[in-house]
Amino acid sequence: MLLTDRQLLILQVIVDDFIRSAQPVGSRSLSKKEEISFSSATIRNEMSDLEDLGYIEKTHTSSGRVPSEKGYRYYVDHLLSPQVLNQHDVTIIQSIFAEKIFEFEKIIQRSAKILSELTNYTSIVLGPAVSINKLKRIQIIPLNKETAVAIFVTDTGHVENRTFSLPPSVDASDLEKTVNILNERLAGVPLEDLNDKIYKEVAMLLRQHIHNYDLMLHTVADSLKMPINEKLFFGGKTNMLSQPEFHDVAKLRSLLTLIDQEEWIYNLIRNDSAGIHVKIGRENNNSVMDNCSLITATYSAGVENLGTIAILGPTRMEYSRVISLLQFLSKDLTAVLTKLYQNK
Amino acid sequence: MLLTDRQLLILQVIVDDFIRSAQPVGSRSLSKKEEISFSSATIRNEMSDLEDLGYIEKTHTSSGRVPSEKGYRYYVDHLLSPQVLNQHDVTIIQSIFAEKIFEFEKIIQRSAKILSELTNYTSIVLGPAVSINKLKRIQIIPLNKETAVAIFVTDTGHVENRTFSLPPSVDASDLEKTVNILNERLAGVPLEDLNDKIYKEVAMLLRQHIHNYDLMLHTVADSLKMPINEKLFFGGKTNMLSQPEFHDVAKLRSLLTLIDQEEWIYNLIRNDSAGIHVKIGRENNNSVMDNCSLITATYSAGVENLGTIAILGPTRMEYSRVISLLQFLSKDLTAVLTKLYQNK
DNA sequence: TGTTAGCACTCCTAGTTACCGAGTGCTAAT
DNA sequence: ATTAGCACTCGGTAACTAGGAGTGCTAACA
Repeated sequence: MLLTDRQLLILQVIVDDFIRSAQPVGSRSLSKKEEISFSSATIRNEMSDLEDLGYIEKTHTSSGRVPSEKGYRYYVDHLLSPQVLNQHDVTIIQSIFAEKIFEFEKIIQRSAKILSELTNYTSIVLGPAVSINKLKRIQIIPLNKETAVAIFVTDTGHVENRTFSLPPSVDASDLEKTVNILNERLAGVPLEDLNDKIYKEVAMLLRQHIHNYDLMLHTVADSLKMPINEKLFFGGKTNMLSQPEFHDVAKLRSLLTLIDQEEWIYNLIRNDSAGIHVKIGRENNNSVMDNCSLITATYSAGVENLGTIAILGPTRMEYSRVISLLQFLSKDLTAVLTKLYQNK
Repeated sequence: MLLTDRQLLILQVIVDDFIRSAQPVGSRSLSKKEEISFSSATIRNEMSDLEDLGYIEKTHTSSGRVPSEKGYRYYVDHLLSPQVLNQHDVTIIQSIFAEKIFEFEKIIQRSAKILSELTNYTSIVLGPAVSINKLKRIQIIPLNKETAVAIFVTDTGHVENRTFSLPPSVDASDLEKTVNILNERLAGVPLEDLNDKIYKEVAMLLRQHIHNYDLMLHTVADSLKMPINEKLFFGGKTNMLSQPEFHDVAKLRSLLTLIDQEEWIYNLIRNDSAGIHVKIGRENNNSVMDNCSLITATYSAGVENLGTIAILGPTRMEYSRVISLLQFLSKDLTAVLTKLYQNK
């Protein structure tokens, strides 16, 4: 069943007003709005219909109306007018990229911070996937007789390191030979494929040159097993405290506890498909998130999807503004990254 | 003016009871305790005296008594019976060190987590000072024509890295020579002294061997300027939410916001002197912390003070237990670190 | 002189009542 | 189809009322 233009208008104004005020919207206060030219009685009739259709709800028998999840969904899908960012926001976002960029993590971290400051919601940024970066160089540096640290540098300048036990029989020249072989064979290989390649291609070579090669091999390969997890960055974790829907300490507690579970957040925002996604309330499949919406956007380098930026707020969220901000930031991040990765 | 034994007993029982129940303590409920053998009237008289002396307070005219900051202070300084940790706590703390230790950061992180779980307060751990670690090896790895990444490995296996712009005139052999000279001259030098040493001892050598040595020099030295800050680790940031004194969202907000300001926390817990320190309420010099106490302990390697572990909770904190836990953990951390650093 | 029983008084808390106002649904008039 | 009018609902606030836990003081007691 299709909504009439007037119903659309009323739904839009209700959502807008409730997003602004956090108060249930009544027919009389609606009728006073500029954009509305009909009486409160008419509005009451329309609201009654909208309620029957499930787009709005009452908090109690004689209260004003509040958007339902279905209402928000419709609002996001059909009523959102693409908003142009004001110059102030644009300037602030661009300030993220002002300095010369060497460490991409810094950029990501700053993005999270600024995003949360601009929106007053909680921002979550999933750092670029390191595991698809290609190996530039391996170094193994012995610390003492028993331990050494292996250092992996990617073509993007990211550095991973692992400390491991040296097999007792290995001497300095063995190490050097191993490192040479590894560099020769593994340069340009994505980190996620290293383990595979080591066993398939490097093992044989090592056997020819190194005494006790298998211990060495396993040790190095093992040190790579530890997953190279993308890092999560947060901004404004405490912003939720200023949202009236979280004045209840119990709710607050469960939400903040959830946010602290990185694994869960990781699965939540790790989006398969590119672009902007809006998940409203129960669409997040967790009762703690019932009053929350999550908006995610992806950023990439060239065609390769690299990471996600997300905003977590109450369902009563400024969807239009947040979407614009995410779109803009995602575009900028992609531009910077594409340039960075092209440079190799 | 000295307190009588009976006053001490009463003060102690009041603090103990209030720490447990968070409710003002009345004379009648006190008189029912085992350890107390005199009537409620007597207790009322004594309490009145204790109040005059400033050790306890009323929340309103006819309420029970609550310890004042002065009361807590006296309790901590004189009435605390050194508590023996139960086996359960000991086991859990020791589990931190169960795995083989390569990355000390992991240990620190786990310590923070477990400490907050054992206490239900917020734990803060200041990671070991990296800047006093000695340089084991420098590596410089060019990423492309314009940029390279410098990697600094310490004798403890810690890895720092900095990306920087390559001066246009530098070629591969220059880089190699530079790295060799740096390693030759700087191995064993604490990170915090590197910058100094580079200008004092390495500059001249570089001049002899490298074309355009000064650009190279400045670039490498600059990349070291970025301060190597000790990292802060937190555990149980949300534990405050379950404390009844923070059922007020406004207070909660200001406290959590404060906790998120790393710079401030850094100064708060960065203790000059070794050992356990207890700061109660206003002793922390911040109105947001008026209802909070902070207990800090230091850990070290050999004689060298390395870092701090701290517990932040309400003034109504289980001082005895927390102090025991911190003492125990601090001792263990010190033992592990001392061994680790001895090993070179 | 130190201790205790007794008692009047204070003040918080929880429950009750009353009332106001914003809002609704329905009906009848336009 | 729209709107004015009206009765009704219900949440929120304020005012009031016990009940109870606690205090301070006084007077009796060991």
